[in-house]
Amino acid sequence: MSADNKTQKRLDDVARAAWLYYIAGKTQDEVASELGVSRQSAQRMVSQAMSSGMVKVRVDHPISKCLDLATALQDRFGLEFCEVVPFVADAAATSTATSFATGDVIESWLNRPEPLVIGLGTGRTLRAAVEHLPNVDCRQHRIVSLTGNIAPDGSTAYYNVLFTMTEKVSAATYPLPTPVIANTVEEKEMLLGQKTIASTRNLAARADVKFVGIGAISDVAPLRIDGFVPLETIAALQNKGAVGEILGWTFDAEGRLLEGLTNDRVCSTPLESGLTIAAASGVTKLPAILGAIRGGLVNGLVTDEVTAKEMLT
Amino acid sequence: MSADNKTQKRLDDVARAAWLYYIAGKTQDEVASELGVSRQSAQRMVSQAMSSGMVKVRVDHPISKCLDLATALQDRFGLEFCEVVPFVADAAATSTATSFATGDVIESWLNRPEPLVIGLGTGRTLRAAVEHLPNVDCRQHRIVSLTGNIAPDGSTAYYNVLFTMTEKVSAATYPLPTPVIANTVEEKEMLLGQKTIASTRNLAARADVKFVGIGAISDVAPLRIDGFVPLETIAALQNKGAVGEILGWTFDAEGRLLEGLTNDRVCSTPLESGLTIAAASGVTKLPAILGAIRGGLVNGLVTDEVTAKEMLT
DNA sequence: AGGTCGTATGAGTATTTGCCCACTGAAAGG
DNA sequence: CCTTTCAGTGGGCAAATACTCATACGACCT
Repeated sequence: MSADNKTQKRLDDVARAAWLYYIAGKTQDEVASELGVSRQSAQRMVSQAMSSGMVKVRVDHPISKCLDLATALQDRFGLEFCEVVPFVADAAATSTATSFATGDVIESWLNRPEPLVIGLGTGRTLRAAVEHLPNVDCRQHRIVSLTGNIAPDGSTAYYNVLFTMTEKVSAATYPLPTPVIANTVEEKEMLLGQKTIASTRNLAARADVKFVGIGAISDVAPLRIDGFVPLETIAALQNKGAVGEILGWTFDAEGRLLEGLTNDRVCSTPLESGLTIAAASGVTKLPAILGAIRGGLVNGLVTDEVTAKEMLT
Repeated sequence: MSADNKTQKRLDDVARAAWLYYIAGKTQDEVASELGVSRQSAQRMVSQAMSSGMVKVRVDHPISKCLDLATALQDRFGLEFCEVVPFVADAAATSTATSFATGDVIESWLNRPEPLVIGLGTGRTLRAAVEHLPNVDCRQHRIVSLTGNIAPDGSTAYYNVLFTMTEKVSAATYPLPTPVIANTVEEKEMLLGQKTIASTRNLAARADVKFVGIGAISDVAPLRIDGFVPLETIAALQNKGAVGEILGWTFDAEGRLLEGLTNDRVCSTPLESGLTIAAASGVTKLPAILGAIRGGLVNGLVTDEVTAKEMLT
């Protein structure tokens, strides 16, 4: 109670400081004296507000080059949705930028008044996107995980995006309590036969929009790093032409799902239908992105300027 | 054509600069080298992006709306001070919250190091505000009652805020040993002619800041409930257009003090000058609040979110 | 062509901000 | 009750940013 009040008061002050600084345009000195604290504390509050995602900054001017690229990609690949973020010198920043843009896209969907079913995949880009979401009240929607949330070691997968989402957004969420890839086909069948799991997957199949990441297939693929598949399987996949992976589903350069290997054991939602928006940046993911689009696995894309350019050549 | 292209290019660069700076979190130095311009130019671009409204910042917290409302009220009504409290749960809780906020404002004045004369009115909101004050040592200030402390039955008025204040704060306090409204004009003249009363009223007139409540004029007005005026006088006041009351001074929707009735017998400090902060919440007080502000009776306000919104419509 | 005006640019400077460190006061634990 | 610990605070300093001013470039007019 007292602790809650205190935390609440603290948050109020943080928001107040952020408002005075960012909206009213006061200096931190002025903010400090208005709030009756030292300038250092004001600085801390402002930076806390920023890092906690309470402050959202948006540049509201489409850079024509990026717009052109986005349109070109839509035309060339028949995408229903495409957004290209400006190029930033280093790869890490570009990835962050893509996340922010993806976050904005997700937010715009959350702000729609009509009730929607929103599907969420996993991946670092997506996770960062969701982390930067503001707190949104959107009880009209249902948010469903498109893939399992159990890590190979049995723990709840850290980067499962749905839980991060739950912290930010007041909507009903539906996790999928399965591994991403079951150990055997039988295990998969058994899991998918369970009522709650089946109904969650049904819901996911009906999603109005799905957000997914795209992973490359390589020695440093997230799928391997996070322990979902061993190194030799990666090699086997590569031998069969695998270039990328979405929700655990591996596919080749033409976007054909590979049969006879891990895909038989993947517990995730199928990819066939509806608006599926992929967030992926970086030229290392190029073959994966191209494959996913060619095969119709995704029909929406958020990427960066450099990758977009490469895609068009 | 060429000019258009150039403007477009310029805007693109500005957007890109803003994007790199605000979203990607680069320094202006990095932005400059990435765009191949000087640091100063980068700074200009960023600031242009901001001032042209290309960059939108928003603080995602309930308090943000309240601060927006507060500045809107200040602008619209020319207030020198305004604070808006977030709406919480129900009307009663909101009223409490307003009291707390008023308490905070009073406290911030008490904490000032320079010696001040602080005027205090009466009212339930103000009383609750003072009750929640912590113990403060502020011998540098003088706290003076703006209105009489004698109830109609001759006892010391229970809700006179000054005495509550005295228990909390170690400062010199100056009560006004008169009724709020004298029985006759002659009685008032007699009382105000007394030396100590006159000097206290002089002190009150010089107050650096005054805190007052605003009462509505109705059958359930505090002024009547507490026995200061009988029901038929309330009716008479309403007939003459009275909508509210501050320190016993009744006024109409334009904030004009009503002549010929109770105001001739009010012993309180006149309202004409200095910073006068009113604490008032609840839509039932809306006409009273608006009148008081329009007539310049108060130039500061602490209110709640709902009332503030109504005031702006 | 030459002059003039307006705007953009770069240098220098004042202000603001971010971060490190030592300190305080309150809560937790012995 | 005393000690320990730790989050929060303020001072100080270096980096980053905003602002001012003199200059340069170019468009437009004479």
